[in-house]
Amino acid sequence: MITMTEIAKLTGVSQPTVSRVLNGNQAVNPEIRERVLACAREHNFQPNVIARSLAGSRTMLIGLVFTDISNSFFADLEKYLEQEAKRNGYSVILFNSDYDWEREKECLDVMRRYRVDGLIIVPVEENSKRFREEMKRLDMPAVALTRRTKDMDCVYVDHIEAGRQVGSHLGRLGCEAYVFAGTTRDGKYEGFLEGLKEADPNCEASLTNIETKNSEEIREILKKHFKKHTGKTGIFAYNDRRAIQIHGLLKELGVEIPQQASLVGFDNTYTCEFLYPGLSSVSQPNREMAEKAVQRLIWKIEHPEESSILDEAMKAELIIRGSSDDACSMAAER
Amino acid sequence: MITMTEIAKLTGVSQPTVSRVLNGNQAVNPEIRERVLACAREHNFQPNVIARSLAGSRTMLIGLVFTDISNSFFADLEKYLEQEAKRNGYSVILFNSDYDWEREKECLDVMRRYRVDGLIIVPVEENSKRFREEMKRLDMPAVALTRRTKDMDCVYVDHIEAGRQVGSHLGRLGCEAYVFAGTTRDGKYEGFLEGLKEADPNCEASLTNIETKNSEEIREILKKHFKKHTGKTGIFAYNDRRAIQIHGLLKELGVEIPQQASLVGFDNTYTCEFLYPGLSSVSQPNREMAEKAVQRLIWKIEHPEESSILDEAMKAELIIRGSSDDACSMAAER
DNA sequence: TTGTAGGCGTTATCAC
DNA sequence: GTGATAACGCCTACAA
Repeated sequence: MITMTEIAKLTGVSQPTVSRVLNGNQAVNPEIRERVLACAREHNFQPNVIARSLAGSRTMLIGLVFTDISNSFFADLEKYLEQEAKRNGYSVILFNSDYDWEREKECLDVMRRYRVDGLIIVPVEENSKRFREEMKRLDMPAVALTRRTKDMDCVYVDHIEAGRQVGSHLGRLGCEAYVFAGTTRDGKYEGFLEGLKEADPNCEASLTNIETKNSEEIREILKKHFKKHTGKTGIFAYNDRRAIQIHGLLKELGVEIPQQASLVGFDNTYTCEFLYPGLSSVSQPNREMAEKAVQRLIWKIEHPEESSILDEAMKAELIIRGSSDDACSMAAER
Repeated sequence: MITMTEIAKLTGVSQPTVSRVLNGNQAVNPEIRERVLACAREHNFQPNVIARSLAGSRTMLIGLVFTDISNSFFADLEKYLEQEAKRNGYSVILFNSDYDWEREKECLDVMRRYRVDGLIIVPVEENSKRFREEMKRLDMPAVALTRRTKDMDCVYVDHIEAGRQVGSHLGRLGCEAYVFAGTTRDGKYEGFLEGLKEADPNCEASLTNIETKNSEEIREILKKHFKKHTGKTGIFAYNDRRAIQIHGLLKELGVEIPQQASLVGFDNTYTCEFLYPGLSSVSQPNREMAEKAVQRLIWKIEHPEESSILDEAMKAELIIRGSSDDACSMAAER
């Protein structure tokens, strides 16, 4: 691969002059300019960003640490992150922590080694002391994505608000019981409960939680549940994956959706509209989140004096489909 | 971030000595060794791989060019690629071409700029002349993933063989008609046809192709189809996404799966087992493909003299679930 | 066993 | 306008 020095020799000028031409910084004699450009084109010159990074102080690299990119929600985010980074001249280097704190720490070390200019991370444990300390030690611009953090910039959707929307939606459907599938330590649950209470004050007694991911176990729980409850049950799953799983199990058990069970998921993945009845789900503004995160990060990179902390809570939107809407599913029946 | 030179000053030795200690290459005086290591630990020294790359000739970077990482099949692959790369001390830098040749070319240029040691790519157009020329110009170790290429290493699943499995499976079900949903220019179709013919010699007359991705259009086609055909129809969709879409549409139209329509997808994504009835699908050995690709690439990186061309056709496996198996779905009914 | 010297391909800061 | 020259942080001889 040809270097500036080589181009300099070929065109009979000095290497810094080649640099000036290729970077278009300062004025250069038009003739020389043309000669150099021609030579560069001819040999498909590509600046060595490694050398440039060493000399200058920026690598134009943004580190990305995901918990698990094979989750399509994150994969979708990655795409937008990369797009927005590229639009600003940055490239991304990617790692998966696999929901493992030790691995996440390793990832951060590798980031340091590559001297990335900044970091976008989906933290494994966003509020632990050790994570905060690690970020402080990191000492580079960083944005937490998808999670709310205290001492660092973060861009996320407001899970409480989103959960509330689902709660108030299901609460108004006239259910006799409710099920939440997922971890109750999430804001989704908190908000869900709030929304539910507003719409249906004495809901809490009839609210069941399903923690397990295991199909057999979920099937058993649902089976028992629908033996006991003959009226409508409102079900909120903490992500689409779980919701789809439950969708299938309900079908298998012969439970009518949405008449007997009204189901809502989270993430609004493409499968939602392909299921029958369509799966209601909470849609997160992925593109906007990604763009906001990258823009904020780049701002911090380019303005090291900026010390404010961003806490950007974006609003999710509940998309109602047949799985939780009688009118909707009846329309589809026709 | 502390450098070797700084550690050298702090410990009163020369920088190369620090390098020797930290890289564990040569024998160093144990006392010095300890002093240096202690200092490095204390300051959380992280070697500047940028500088190392400039000095040595390797960047320990593997470039990844995907068509679209938001496709969960690729996202899954990425995860394994990154894992295997990390296991060998490499990191990955990731780009999406978005199925656009021009963008793919841009990605390759960025790769050059970063002087990545090698490249794993899902080519947009693996057999075009311009792609081959581009790869030749690239002049670095590269492996095509998921696609069969002629002049460069490739690791992929044999689509023809996979399609044949599906064809022979559906062909033996005693269908009166068949549908293929997807592009017929794929080996999947070719193999499907072969397998079908073997099992059901006069199938071709009753084989319909659905090219469109549009739900409304597919619904209309299916509606008409099942008005005409009352016996069983075998449907093969070229990926799970399309299969799931059809699954939902069949449900909506009240077509019984698998009695009236036996459905098979491709990729065996997690949704397959969550649907009801479970979706039969072709499972690709993602982890093995990823590992093979990375291992081959690293071999080429470390053995530049190696000039052979790898053509690794891996075998896919048809996973039969309720959507195409009466026994299976009847068992589930119970 | 350890230190010195040169170089990797840039950028940045000087003089000229 | 242009060309020396010194970084950047590390590695690899080579010399002591």
